[in-house]
Amino acid sequence: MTDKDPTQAGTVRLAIEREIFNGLLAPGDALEEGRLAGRFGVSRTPVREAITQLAQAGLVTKRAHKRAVVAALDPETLLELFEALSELEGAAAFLSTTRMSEAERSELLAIHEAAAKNLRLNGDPNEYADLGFAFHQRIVSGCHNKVLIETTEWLALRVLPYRRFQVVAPGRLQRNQSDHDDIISAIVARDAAEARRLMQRHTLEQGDALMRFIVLNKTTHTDFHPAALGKEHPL
Amino acid sequence: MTDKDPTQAGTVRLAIEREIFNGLLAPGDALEEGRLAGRFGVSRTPVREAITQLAQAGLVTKRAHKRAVVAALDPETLLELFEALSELEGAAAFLSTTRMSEAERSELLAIHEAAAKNLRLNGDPNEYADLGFAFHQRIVSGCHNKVLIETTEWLALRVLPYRRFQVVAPGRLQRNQSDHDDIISAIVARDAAEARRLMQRHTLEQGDALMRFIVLNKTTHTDFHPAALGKEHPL
DNA sequence: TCTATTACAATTGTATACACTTTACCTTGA
DNA sequence: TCAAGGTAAAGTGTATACAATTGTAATAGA
Repeated sequence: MTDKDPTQAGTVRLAIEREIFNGLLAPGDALEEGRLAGRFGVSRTPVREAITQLAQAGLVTKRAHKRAVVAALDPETLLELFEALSELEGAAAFLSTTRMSEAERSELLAIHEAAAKNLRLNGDPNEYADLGFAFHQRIVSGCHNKVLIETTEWLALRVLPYRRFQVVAPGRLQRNQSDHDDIISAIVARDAAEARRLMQRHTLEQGDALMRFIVLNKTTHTDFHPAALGKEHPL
Repeated sequence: MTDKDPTQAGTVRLAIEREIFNGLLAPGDALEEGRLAGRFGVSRTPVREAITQLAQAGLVTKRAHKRAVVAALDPETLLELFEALSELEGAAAFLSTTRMSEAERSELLAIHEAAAKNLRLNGDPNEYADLGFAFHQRIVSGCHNKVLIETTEWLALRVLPYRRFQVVAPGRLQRNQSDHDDIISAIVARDAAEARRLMQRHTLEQGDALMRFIVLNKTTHTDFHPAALGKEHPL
């Protein structure tokens, strides 16, 4: 999470992480220590440590004496991820409704307004996706519970490569924005229970929409590759 | 989590984990790679890998070029942990109410009955603590969402060394059991929303009770040591 | 032709050596 | 006596060498 890690292992870890998000490393791809060491110009030791960290974070899977591979999210796991995430984000929304400072609340509103404007003027969909991501993030961080924030971001990290592609589904943007509208209303009205309900349902629906999109664009394989779901997506 | 790791790094990791739970390694204690390597009869490499994993799991903290130390839970973090945990366990209870198989439900009831019997007959408090832990665990696993289960257990792991000591607080056992009674009732009645509410409140109260107990038995230091909170507690 | 066995290649797991950073102590000066 | 600086000791980060395990392919037998 924190990028303040001057050690090579940390650098390599971020690099691999980015390649996973870029699609350069696709789910199912093998992470061979020696080759990565050569590519990054370091020895196997920091690469190995980076892989260990990524494995612990759930982004890659690793068994003894087997090559580490980028974690392939089968549809079932993806659904489970969104279900768990919806609970955590709902809880965060509940707490944030009463705990956010005025500054945090107005920043959240500003982000929401910017997203609305982007949508009205048919702006860059990538920018809208970023704003949507910021929207979720502010609600999560507003709960002022570091453990809850960390845990939520930890799960969000795993669906991140997939989550962005919901925007391509037809009609999703409008629905997404109207969901955000309702959530904002509940927060402004200080209705914490309603904010939780709406936020949870919203995240769950995001997952469902993504699942539908994936099933429609399914290839022969049950697993899928985020880069195949859309075009470029800079981290 | 899984103990199927024949590699030395995995073995060392479990060993360190156990020493943390035993109190042999107290929060704040330094984990010096060389010394641990000597103690376990291996080289620094697997020890280092084990520490990396533990750091990623949150049980130890580690900064570049600084010695890794056993994570010391200050009261604030402990409260945050219980707050997050209460949300996750509440969510699990909600889902488990409708998703548990008949076998799972009857096993949960059996555990609950055993705990009631233990309490009626003034049985071993340690056994009661184990049954209470099993109670929570069955409710969590009953939700049939591997991601949610993993995440919940991940947080529960961090409070485990502290959680057991609630039983020593006066009157806690009866209150605990009555909470469990209510939760069971809601589950049997298939009232998922109520099960969630009760489970969440129950876990939150566990945290509060533990906090009160800690504050009463506080030493000069703000941080505290689980082994100092009670007598023996075999893993 | 197919299957099983065996040898070999490729890759991971571990040990050791070394470089760099941090910490602690000791010396020196006021 | 105390503060500041420097120097040595301790410990982490990384590279490299080697051992152990796994994947693969080739060969022998049916």
